[in-house]
Amino acid sequence: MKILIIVESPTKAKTLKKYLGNDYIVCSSYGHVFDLPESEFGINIQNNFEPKFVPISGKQKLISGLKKMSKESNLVLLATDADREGEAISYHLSTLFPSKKMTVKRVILKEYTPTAIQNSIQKTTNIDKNLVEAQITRRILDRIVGYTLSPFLWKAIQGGLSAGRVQSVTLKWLCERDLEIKNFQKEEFWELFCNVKTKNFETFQMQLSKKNGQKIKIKNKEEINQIINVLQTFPEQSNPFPERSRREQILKISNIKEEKKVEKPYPPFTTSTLQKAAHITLSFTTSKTMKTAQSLYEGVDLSHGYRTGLITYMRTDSTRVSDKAHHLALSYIKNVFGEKYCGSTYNIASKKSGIQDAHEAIRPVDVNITPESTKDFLHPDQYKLYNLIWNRFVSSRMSPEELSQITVEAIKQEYTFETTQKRSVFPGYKILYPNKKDQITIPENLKIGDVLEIVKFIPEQKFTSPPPHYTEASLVDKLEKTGIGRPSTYSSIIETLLKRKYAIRKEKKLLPTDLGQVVNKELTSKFLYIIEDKFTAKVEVELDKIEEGKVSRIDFLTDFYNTFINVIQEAKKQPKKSEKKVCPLCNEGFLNNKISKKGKQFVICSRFPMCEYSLYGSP
DNA sequence: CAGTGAGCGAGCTTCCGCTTGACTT
Repeated sequence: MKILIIVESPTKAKTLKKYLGNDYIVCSSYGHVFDLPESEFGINIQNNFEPKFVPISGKQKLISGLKKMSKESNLVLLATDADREGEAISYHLSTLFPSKKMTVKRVILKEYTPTAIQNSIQKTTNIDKNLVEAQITRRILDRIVGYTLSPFLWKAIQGGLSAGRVQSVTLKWLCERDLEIKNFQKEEFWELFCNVKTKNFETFQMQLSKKNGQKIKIKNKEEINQIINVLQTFPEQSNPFPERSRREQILKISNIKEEKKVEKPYPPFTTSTLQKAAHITLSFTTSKTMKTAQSLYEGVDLSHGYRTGLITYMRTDSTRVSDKAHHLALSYIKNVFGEKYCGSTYNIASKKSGIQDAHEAIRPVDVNITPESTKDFLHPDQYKLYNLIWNRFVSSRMSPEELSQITVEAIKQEYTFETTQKRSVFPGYKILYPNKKDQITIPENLKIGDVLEIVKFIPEQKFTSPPPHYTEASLVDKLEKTGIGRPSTYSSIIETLLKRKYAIRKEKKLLPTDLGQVVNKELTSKFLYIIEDKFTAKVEVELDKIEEGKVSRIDFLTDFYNTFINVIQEAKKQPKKSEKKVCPLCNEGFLNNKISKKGKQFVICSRFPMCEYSLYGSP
């Protein structure tokens, strides 16, 4: 009899097959195998929210295949991912196998190296029922929210629209930011620069920073002219150059500060940081990043005749690195750059709260496969992404950059001018990146008390600017910081907003459409309770309690549903007259927001077609 | 008489999170 072992990803199955002997049959579940049915609600609210789980369409074949394989074995090891979703997948898989005929056990694989696999496979456990409960609870809640709110939109606006715990909050962010930008009142302010010259005729630029030791704000042209005026006149007796004209001016150096600073390297990539970096530096969309990363993960033929996986798993929220990979990176750095460039030998991973840590960080599988060596075998996009991942990982194991920061202050009367220069003393990890050039150079050997001749004042008019529109990068950042969505869904959240035509991509920006605005208005006016950032955060707290066995699924869902049903019933009520605008034509109907076939907003009387009042444009 | 178009009614749409490859453009 053989041992059947099931993982989620076929690539992992391939790796396992390589390291495990012939006693094992390795299969892959390709993610979830059971789910709520798509075409019906699938939850019996009256009967304790009993969910109806059915095989996912298209996976019947896979399921019968797994059953068939299990007939050759008396032990099944469920090695799905070590998180909430993975535990639920294991639970559903376990229901496929008759417990009387075989033993079904749970196994946790966090690293896909031969020794780690051998060690983990010995430590079998049972399925963690609480984790499964938490997953099922989340699934039920998302179904209730999504399949209740969406029909509201069909009725109010048009068919086929959708709403949900994640997508609707994301849409709200886009709309709020857009409104903030449209309503932004820019404010004028001025900055005063000053070109100065030393005794040795070295020139550099300083900026006015303080008046009487307080940070200075200059509002308009009158103020700045007044300041320049004051700076250009001074009492006759204090003029150090009485032989020169009154127009020649000086600043006196009052302070020189030198600080040592270090800049630590960034941790290796997670899904969100990879998506952000690839979007900013390579202009990849999140979905292009994920597709390309997937191809690097599945492997490329580097002319060996077989495929080599180049990177670890690309859907992760962890910056953890296996000890082996950590030490291999250190010896690579030592060989190529020298010992001084090696970072801490201790393998530290910052542990943020709320991460599920089922996978390592995204890193090259083998640090010795340099981007250069792969270039001829990769598509240009694959090469660019692999290069990014490789550099980020190797630099994360390197020593920090050491900088010296020099700040020079010079005064005239009550005004202080300032300039700062950062100089790299030791590049550390920055040796892997093109170093930013120092923009400002201050002459050497300046001393407190030195006199600087003012060559020219340069006043600059500036305006405060509104916050920028969301890009894919900043939206993913916001999703991660708010704890909404998971690494496997960041990309599809954006795709959903685009597919529903709630948003469009313009240059790198994500802009809400008219339809998106109308949908958002409808949702926030009726279901703000669900569409708040706080909602998911509250749900996560309760799901954690379920994972710890402190709260039951039914208790939580009952609590949630009692609030939810109130919100729904409130939304179903006819709007009060005071809340709705009465139709100016017939004086009977109310005005409703609608969307035309061309996607434009218009207002129409609720008594249409009896009353034909309509008005294009947003009200 | 055949073709057109207005009007009507029935049936459908949808969630989040885990995985790829088989499709079409």
